[in-house]
Amino acid sequence: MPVSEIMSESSQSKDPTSFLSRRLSRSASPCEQCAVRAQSFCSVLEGQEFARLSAIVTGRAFARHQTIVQEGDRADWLFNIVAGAVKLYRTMPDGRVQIVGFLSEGDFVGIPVSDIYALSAEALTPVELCVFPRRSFDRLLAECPALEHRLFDLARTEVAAARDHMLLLGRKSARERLATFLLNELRQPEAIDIFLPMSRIEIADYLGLTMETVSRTLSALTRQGLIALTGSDRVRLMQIDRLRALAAGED
Amino acid sequence: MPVSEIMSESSQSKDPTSFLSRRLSRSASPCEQCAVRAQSFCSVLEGQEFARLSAIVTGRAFARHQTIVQEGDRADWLFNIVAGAVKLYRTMPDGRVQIVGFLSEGDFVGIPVSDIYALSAEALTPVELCVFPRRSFDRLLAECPALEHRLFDLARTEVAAARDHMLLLGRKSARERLATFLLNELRQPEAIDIFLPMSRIEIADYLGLTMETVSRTLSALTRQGLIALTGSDRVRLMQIDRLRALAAGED
DNA sequence: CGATCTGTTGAAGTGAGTCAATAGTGGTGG
DNA sequence: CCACCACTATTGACTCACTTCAACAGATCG
Repeated sequence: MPVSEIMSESSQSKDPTSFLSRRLSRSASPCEQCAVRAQSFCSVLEGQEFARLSAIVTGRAFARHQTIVQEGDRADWLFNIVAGAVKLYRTMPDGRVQIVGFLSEGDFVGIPVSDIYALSAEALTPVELCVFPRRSFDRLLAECPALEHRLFDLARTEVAAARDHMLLLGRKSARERLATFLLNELRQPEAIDIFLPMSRIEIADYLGLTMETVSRTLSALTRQGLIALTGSDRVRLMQIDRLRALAAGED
Repeated sequence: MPVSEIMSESSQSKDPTSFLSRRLSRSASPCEQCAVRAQSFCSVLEGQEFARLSAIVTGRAFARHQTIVQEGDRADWLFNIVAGAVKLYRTMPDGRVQIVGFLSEGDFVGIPVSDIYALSAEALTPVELCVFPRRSFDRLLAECPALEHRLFDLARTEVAAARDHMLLLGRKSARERLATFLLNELRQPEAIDIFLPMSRIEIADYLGLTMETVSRTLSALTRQGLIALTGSDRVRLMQIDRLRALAAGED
């Protein structure tokens, strides 16, 4: 079954309970032994409020390339990523795509703006999600300042990240975009190895480039010894300082 | 006195009480008769809390081209725009600029992310601001869920706007960028006339283009009858539907 | 009424895009 | 286990939208 069919099927079903996503069996209090709780928004909740969140959550799994939500659909569900990686993107009628972010374990999808999703979300890898019904979540949010405080914090961080990305898209060269991207993908500050769960096209759609330019630029950076490609989805940063300078536009 | 000098002076003084900004004399309760209160975040406050906000606010005026805050400075002040227009921007070491937003009456500057401003702000026109000391404001915020709720709302709206702008910067042509920009500058949905308080360079720095491309593209849109330039800072949208199609990429 | 800034227009250059061929890569079934 | 297939990534040749460099025109203001 080609991906396009999966996607069109998914676009028809507005509900994440669709046959495409697998409901995960969980205990009555699934949140208590959650592996990503510590790094997720839900860690601000305790006691009663935590119990309320646990009560409305459902676990759900998506396969690689499955659409989780589609822009334009009714925003009835909110998500938290338990495992895997997700892309968030906007599309244009002629097929142009702008990916606005990649998310992974512990990230919250859908600080809601309106009743309609402004973005699509798709699984880059097999993904496990916590799903919250919008209504119940909003009710909890209204009664729980600590939760709102935490989401406000997340929203501010997202605004800052979005503005950094605007600078990248508006003013950086392809080399600078790739350097910035690779440095951002470093999770631990000490690491030098990166795993890229996304394809070249997805990197291109994130950086406002084409697949070919991404590939050529990575090859050039390799030739110049700044990085090493240790597999098509693995990169080692060989000269972090020069990459930092490049990313900042000092080169 | 050239602009560059004003800016470098301003960058030395981290405090908006600097000689460059004029302190506005105000009554003991300046907020009560505020013209922009209805459209500002402060409208959510009442009674006691409103009084507390009034107590910490100071009025301040900036001339055209004055720097209000500079990225990298300590984020000790928050602002609300009472009159005039402001640009928010990020810069690169070699002088490249990306404007991330234009703000006007009623807009709040500085949903704070860290202790350091991530952006610079400069007056496009003569500007009057409410200035709040960060500490006092944060204290009020911590004790007033309604305020936080409102700012959360603003932050969410900003995230959505930022993502729209990423699509523009990453994937739209110069024509599409200008069409999108002009439609966004329409304040009332029924209007067709736009006043642009910013220069061609500033439009370019917002849209990720050069001044020349902005000028040429506006000329082309005029030649094609989509807009009319009724002064270098005034535009009339002659064919809104075609502009909308263009902005959406359906053309 | 010149000086200065901002905006427009023209000509030439270029970084990234497009189109196309080739080379890896991973999954599947014989 | 390998051979094939389908897909993804790389590389090359060429094109083009936007930039750069430069001249000119209009506005604004002492």
